[in-house]
Amino acid sequence: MGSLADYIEEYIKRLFQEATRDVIEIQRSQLAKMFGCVPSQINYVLSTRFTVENGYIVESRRGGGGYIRVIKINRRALPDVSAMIADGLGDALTEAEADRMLDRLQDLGLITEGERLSAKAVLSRELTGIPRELSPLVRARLLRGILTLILRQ
Amino acid sequence: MGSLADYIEEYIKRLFQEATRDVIEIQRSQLAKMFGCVPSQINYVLSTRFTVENGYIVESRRGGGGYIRVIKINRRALPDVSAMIADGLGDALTEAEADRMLDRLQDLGLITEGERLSAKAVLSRELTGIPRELSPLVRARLLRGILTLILRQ
DNA sequence: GAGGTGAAGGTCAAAGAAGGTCAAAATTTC
DNA sequence: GAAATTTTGACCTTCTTTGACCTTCACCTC
Repeated sequence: MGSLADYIEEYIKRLFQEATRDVIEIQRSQLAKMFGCVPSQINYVLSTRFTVENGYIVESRRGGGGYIRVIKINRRALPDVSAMIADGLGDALTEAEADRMLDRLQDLGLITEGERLSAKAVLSRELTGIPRELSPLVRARLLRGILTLILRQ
Repeated sequence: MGSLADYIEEYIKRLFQEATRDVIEIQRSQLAKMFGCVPSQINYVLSTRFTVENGYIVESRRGGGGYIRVIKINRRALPDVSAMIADGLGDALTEAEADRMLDRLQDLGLITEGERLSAKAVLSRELTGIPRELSPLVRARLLRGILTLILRQ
């Protein structure tokens, strides 16, 4: 603990404590000036500390009146099981593997039959036209995205 | 939120709230004076915020007694639009395009803020580690999949 | 009714104001 | 001392603001 990035992180987190909602807004250049660093340092902090994995979403707008908005997302609902599945799902999947995974989730009662079929439909639709060698990669991403959406509730 | 354009947008939207019909009329030069800006600023706001995509139509007439009329498009017609959007979403998307699309869908009331944020979270998470040149492609597929799931209900 | 006049609104491009990206350099950690 | 993390800076993209110049329209005069 002690790097500039750490201090900036702390500062932003303090802003959340003072805020009434789980949203804060900053101005990159102003914050940079405040910490006496280059603006891109702020991006560094945001991209290493305020990631989705850490429970944050960052939005921004350029131009006059631009801003950076950091949103804290509430993930209390994400059961460990689903997180495990989503994490352990890997970076590439064959169609058969995807099917097996969906079947297993349905067996476990984590998704309904309708959800399983929707997932399959989306997978098949969004994979058409994707080069063969990329399919497993895109399939894995898609499936993980689908599961995240279904299991989040 | 903070640019002049944002305030003018807000003002116009407030006019709609106060109006009994989904039509309001303004005078460009008078509005410009009210906000202390050049008249063309009003055109800028209209052409960036009150587009057909965002659910508005703008009509105007020049000359003496001229006016600008902004019409809010009826929402009942929108369910098909959502399918259209999902279909017409194309094969490649930049992050900004994806964001804009999600914003628009939220504005139209087709997705909730929570859904929009989930979608963003999924997109951001599933795109990490994807080679740069593939991102737009994978992003388009992911977003279409996500929207299909969200909108089918 | 032709033509002028002033009162709208329209267009477009340049200047200004943010924020983004990427890779090299510096520093810290192991 | 190698690997990981942090810091910096050069260069890029996007959005906003402004101003000069253009077009259209109602109305008036002859």
